[in-house]
Order: sequence, then C-alpha cells, then structure tokens
Amino acid sequence: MPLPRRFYARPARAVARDLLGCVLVSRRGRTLAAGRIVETEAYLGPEDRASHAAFRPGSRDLFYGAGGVAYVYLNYGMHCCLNAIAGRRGRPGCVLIRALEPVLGLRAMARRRGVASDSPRLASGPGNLTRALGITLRDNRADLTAGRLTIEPPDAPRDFRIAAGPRVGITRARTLRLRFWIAGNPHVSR
DNA sequence: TAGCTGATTGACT
DNA sequence: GTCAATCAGCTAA
Repeated sequence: MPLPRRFYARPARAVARDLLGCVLVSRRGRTLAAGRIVETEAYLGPEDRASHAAFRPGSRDLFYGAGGVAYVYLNYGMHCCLNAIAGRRGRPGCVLIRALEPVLGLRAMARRRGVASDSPRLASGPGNLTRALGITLRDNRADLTAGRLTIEPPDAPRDFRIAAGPRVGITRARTLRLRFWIAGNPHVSR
C-alpha cells in the first residue's frame, strides 16, 4: 500500500526526512521499476527563495493544493526533476527526490539510461532518476497515493543514519540545511 | 516576439 | 576546473 495522503500533510522538512528509505514505484505499461529513496531536498513556500512556489506562478495551484501529488518540471531544457508536494492546502512545500537505490526493474532502467545495470549512478541525481524510471512531464500532477507513480513505505525497519546539509545546485538560499541523505549510501549523488 | 533564467548532466581541459 | 545542450514560462516591449 502506498503512503497515505496524511503522510504528506506535514511540513516539507519532516516529509523529506521520512521519505528516506521509502520505495518509489513507477509503472510504465508492463514495465515496473522501483528504487529506494536515498537522497531528498525540502523546498518551502514563498519565504524560501529557491522554491518554485516562490518563482514559478504557473505551478502555484499545485504547490498550494493538497499534498501527495507529483510535481515534475523541466529544467535546463533537458532534464526532468521529480518532486512530491508536501504540506496542507494553503501551506506550500515540496520535496525534491534526488537519488534512488534501484531495487526492481534494473534492466529497464539501464536500457533507458544507457549505462550498466549495476552502475551506482543508475538513478543517482534528479535528472538521472527521472530518466531511469521513464518519468516525464506527463507525470506532472500524478497522484502519488494511487496509480502509475507511487511511493511505498520502507519494507524493513530503519537501519541507517540520516545526514543533513546544505542544498546543492541552486543559486538562491544556499545556507539552509534542507538536504537529507542516507549516510554512507553509495547511490547518493555527489 | 525576442530574450532570459534555471532545483543538471556529461564531456572535455 | 569549464562548457554546451535545450525548453517552459516568465518578462519587457
């Protein structure tokens, strides 16, 4: 069973932490691919100047709506990034999913990525991740609690340490420590 | 309508 | 370390 809607109805920072170890499942026709989430970043509302809620008005209704929905966008003209909308209606926030440890459908991922299926970089990085799972702009607004793109709770109890640090790759609000990852996991991006 | 920006990646020096 | 690829959605006019 996917994570329930109420899981997402909390501040983005808490959702980002708790998403670590959960499993992202992507169903493309007959092809199933899944990976354990090993790296996330939290984005807040308009007060967070790096958040798309602050400078992408086209996505406003999405950010301000109920959580548990996918926000997929294209950046640098070529890469899709996958986010989960967090927070309650009227309280914008989202979590960028940055890296996965592949667990299912490795061959399909490797085919889409054009690298070996045992590469630690198979789904490491926001752009690589979406390409490995076949996620495109059509998945924007997809419901994460049911359907072809879902997130399942961890299948085993927590057995890892969570590390936190500043977000990477952004040009604004660099100082906030809103990036979380599983310490020591080789699938975390650089 | 033209011009700009960006939560990136991979190839190259 | 630098740099190009490439586009949605904004801005200015």
